[in-house]
Amino acid sequence: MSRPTTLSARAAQRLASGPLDPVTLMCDVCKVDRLQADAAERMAVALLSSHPEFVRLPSGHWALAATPASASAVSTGPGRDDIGSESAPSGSLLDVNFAVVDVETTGTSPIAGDKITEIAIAQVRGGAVVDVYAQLVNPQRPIPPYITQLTRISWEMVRDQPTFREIAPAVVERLAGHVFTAHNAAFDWRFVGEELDRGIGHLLAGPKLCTVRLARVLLPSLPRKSLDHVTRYFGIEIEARHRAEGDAVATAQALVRMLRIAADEGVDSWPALERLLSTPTAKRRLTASDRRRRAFPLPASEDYIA
DNA sequence: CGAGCGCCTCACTTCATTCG
DNA sequence: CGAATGAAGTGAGGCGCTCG
Repeated sequence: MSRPTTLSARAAQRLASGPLDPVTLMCDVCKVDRLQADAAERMAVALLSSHPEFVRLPSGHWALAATPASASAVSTGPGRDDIGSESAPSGSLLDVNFAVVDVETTGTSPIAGDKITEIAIAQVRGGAVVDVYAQLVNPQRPIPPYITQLTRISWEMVRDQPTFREIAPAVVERLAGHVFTAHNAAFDWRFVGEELDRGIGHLLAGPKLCTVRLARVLLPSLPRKSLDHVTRYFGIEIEARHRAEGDAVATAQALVRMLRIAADEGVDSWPALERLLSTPTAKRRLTASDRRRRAFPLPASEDYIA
């Protein structure tokens, strides 16, 4: 039996015999004698929460997921509520609820203190945009001039607007039961997740869809996958570029078009879409082993007699 | 048994791309 | 411009096989 060589594989092996508390688990995984509880908690979340094979139990212990679907309801914070879709969507893609999110911010790093200045959520269902929510947000900090130049959002515009904490319930309501979708989803996810956690103690959870990744798989001929290029490819006009509502609606329309392309290729359910997105993109180049195999190919298996 | 070789996996690095 | 992320390249090391 081979030894697991990655930290997550080591965690999986340890959890095979049953659930463990974060301190015990992370001490074993990291091969250290002791860890502070909060440090172990953060390490476990960082290491395991993105892997569907792990779940965090209400008791705070970590365990192996019974099924892949159950992992999407994983709770990643102690004693806090999760939002987002409660489980992996099933059935036809037409029945899946997508919440296409776009945020404008004061910078690029929520950890460094950058905040949301505007958020828009376009809800998509049945191949159509069914609702759009847009709200300017008081970031409670100055907006750098180059950001105002880019987004045309000034301090005067947001000064009298609600803070994110005040609009958080409305955001939660619109994200619940939906697949969090965005162009370069990790960016918007980070900001919304950080603001919800900081504001009302909610942790963002559930399925997530990145339309950049979708474009990489479905539109390999497109030289760049920026929102400008993708929307231009589909002939979608962005009413107000670099404003949350304009970008969210345009992204939602691009999503609908890409879902149709996916459907034409036989991708008609959320699990099928996840499988499609897990396949290597066309741009993937050959590994060293691949190159060697190409240089000295084996005969096709049908023709090869040992 | 040990050297040599080829194959494979994994960790790390580099680069491209996205966002504001 | 900077931050973050993912894809791809690279090299080290493990493993199994063959042969002397």
